Amino acid sequence: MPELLRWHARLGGAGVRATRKRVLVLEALLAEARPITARQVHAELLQRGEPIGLTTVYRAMSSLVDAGLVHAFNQDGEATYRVCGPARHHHLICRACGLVLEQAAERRPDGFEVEAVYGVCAACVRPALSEQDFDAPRDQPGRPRKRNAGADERD
Amino acid sequence: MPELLRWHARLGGAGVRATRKRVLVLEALLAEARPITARQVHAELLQRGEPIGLTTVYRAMSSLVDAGLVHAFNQDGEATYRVCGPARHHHLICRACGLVLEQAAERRPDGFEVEAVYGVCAACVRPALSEQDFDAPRDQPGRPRKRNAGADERD
DNA sequence: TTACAGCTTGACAATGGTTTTCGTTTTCTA
DNA sequence: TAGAAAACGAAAACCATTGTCAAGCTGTAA
Repeated sequence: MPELLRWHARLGGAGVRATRKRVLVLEALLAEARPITARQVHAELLQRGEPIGLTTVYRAMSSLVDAGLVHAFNQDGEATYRVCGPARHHHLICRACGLVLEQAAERRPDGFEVEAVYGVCAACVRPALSEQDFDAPRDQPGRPRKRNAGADERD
Repeated sequence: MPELLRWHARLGGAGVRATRKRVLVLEALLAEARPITARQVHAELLQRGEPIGLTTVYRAMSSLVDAGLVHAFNQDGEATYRVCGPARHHHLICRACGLVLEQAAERRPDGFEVEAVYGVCAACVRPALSEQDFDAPRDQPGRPRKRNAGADERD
């Protein structure tokens, strides 16, 4: 598995020990195209028969983020994580479908240095439009979470 | 106070009763240029001698957001709120100083409809640069919150 | 291999922002 | 006013995340 080895090297290069648990967490993240939560990673590893504590998952995430191998996002107040490349970049995050696109680093003409752009991707814009016709304000990315929301409620 | 009356009208227009408490919350938000938390609003109203429950502040925020008078953001996992105009727009939010800029609605060439842009404003970029020289990845906006952080730690 | 220091792990408790519950109060409409 | 519906507040519940601490693991010098 050469890819995992490469990640291993990146871990070491960032001064983070490539322990078994951290590699497991990394594997779980690599298996997902979209950002997932610490709890999801935890559940997935348990399901795979890999015993790991939720605390450990959170700590592994923290190390991976510090090492620059993983980016953390915030969806409905819950942190989600996704592996990402070493080049300087920022993300476009679709609030509707969770899609994340990496974009080359960007500084706007006004000097604002972009780190993350939240919004609705092209594929999701159309249905949303027909629903409320571009007028009523939509939910903000930082909208307080809905605790009782089902698996993944869509507004 | 004609301004407050205008907000009153916007409330009514959105089908939200302009109750005394909601207007108090709105006033508190109007007094702040930057987004503030529900707890801050609560504390400020109590200090002004206006008895109000924290629950009520949260509920008022929710109504105001639904009515489109207020936008909600997420800073370090805590929801912050800010009044905003009726025109379609999105926000530039500086992760470092909390500054929020309203920008005209924007749809990128790739069809992505922008709702919020997190990053570092021009004024904050320079000091950050001298510190870590543009290489190491910085914190993401959605970075899991630090619960024990002081008033407002900056990394 | 052994010893040891330091890092990592996991169970559990604590934290703190937000939501729910439920009884009371206020507001709106007739 | 009266009655209905919405709003309110205190307290409890919820839940993602972090802190604590003892036990296990890893790297390294001897």
